[in-house]
Amino acid sequence: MKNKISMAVIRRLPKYYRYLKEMIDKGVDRTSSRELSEIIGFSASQIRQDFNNFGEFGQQGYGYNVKALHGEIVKIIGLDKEYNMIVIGCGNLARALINYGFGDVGFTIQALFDNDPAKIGTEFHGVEILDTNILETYLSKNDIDTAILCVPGKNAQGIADRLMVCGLKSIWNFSPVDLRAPEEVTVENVHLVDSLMTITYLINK
Amino acid sequence: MKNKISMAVIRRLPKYYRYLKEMIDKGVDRTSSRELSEIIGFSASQIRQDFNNFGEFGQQGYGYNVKALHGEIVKIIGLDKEYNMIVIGCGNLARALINYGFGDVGFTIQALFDNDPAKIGTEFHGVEILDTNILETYLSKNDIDTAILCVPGKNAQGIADRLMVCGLKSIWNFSPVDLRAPEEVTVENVHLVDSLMTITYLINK
DNA sequence: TAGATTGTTAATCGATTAACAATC
DNA sequence: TAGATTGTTAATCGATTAACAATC
Repeated sequence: MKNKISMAVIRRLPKYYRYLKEMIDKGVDRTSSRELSEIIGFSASQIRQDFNNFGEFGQQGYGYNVKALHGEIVKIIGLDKEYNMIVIGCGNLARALINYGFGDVGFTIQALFDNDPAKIGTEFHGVEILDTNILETYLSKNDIDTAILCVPGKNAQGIADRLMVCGLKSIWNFSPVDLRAPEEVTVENVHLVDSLMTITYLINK
Repeated sequence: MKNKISMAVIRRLPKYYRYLKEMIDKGVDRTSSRELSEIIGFSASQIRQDFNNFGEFGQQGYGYNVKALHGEIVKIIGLDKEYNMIVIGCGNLARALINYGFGDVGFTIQALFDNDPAKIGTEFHGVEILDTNILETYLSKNDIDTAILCVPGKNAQGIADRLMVCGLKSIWNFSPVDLRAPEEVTVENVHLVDSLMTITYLINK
């Protein structure tokens, strides 16, 4: 893998994965940057540039083997590995995410955390709900890759800080705030309200 | 409003809104691009460029009046208006969104649609669940701004096509597919699986 | 007025597109 | 081989940053 890959490229990887999977399911075993361009909507030039960030996956005059290319994308994204998650804040969104399944990404939700005594000790879809107080103890005993943050905005930074002190390296943030985190911690925001505001802006055009 | 505003600018608007609201709540009534830069994390130069896409909201030598600037952002985003939504596909995600509240955006969910006979005719949080079959009839009688699409990927394009035939101009898409839509239809995607794949990629760095 | 900060133009940077030699 | 398509370099485009005159 060469140098630094830009976020613009990284955010296109899931689309390559998705469309290549679709092609495999349809029994297509050969393609080209021109054909992919027509299907995905990126320019053929951009597609070749993107792939060449990671290696040489094609063959001049032939194009790409769909299965092989798909396999490379799987490895690049890291879909050949399993990951452990915890969810903090057991509201509606958390419940929806637990039922969501996460497509082909091998994530398992190991535990749920909440500070509501009525919830603590119960289970949701087979996942136990623990007291947020014991977060540090839990993290010291379990190997967790990512925390899904579904707490109110005012609590989000405090919880994030505690997670990072425990050495957690990635946070999937559904709280409506921007988290302060050092460079080496991955914070992926899903700002639903921001997304909705983009719609209202565009409606009024 | 000058010419064409880039999506990069549009996606920063909710952040301006959010931080300015916070400043109002704290009683701050004057600010500058330099101060906003420190709080939000965009460069002062970028902040001035962004605002000047929409007008002149500041005063040389003084800076910006927080309340006035906030009011301008409200108008630019369109938060001074009310919007009507419907939700199609009444699964966990739909239920989570109905309970979500949408912050300060004045959206009301008017109806839910599903094709499960067990759900049709019931209510969820005071919103009636209608048969997806009557979508066209419903849309002809009600003034709906946005449809929230929470159906399985394989059904998404079909439903989207029906919505667009009825003249719907914006779709908030939670289905894991890219919708084909003409230029004038706003499609805002929340691709949770893509977002999660971004995390797996970054974890493996 | 003097100091401060905007609005705006110019320079830079990075990402996308075009072109084409390499080569299957 | 001839045709096709990659990998990669060069050109273009757009967005961000720097600079500064205008002006409060």
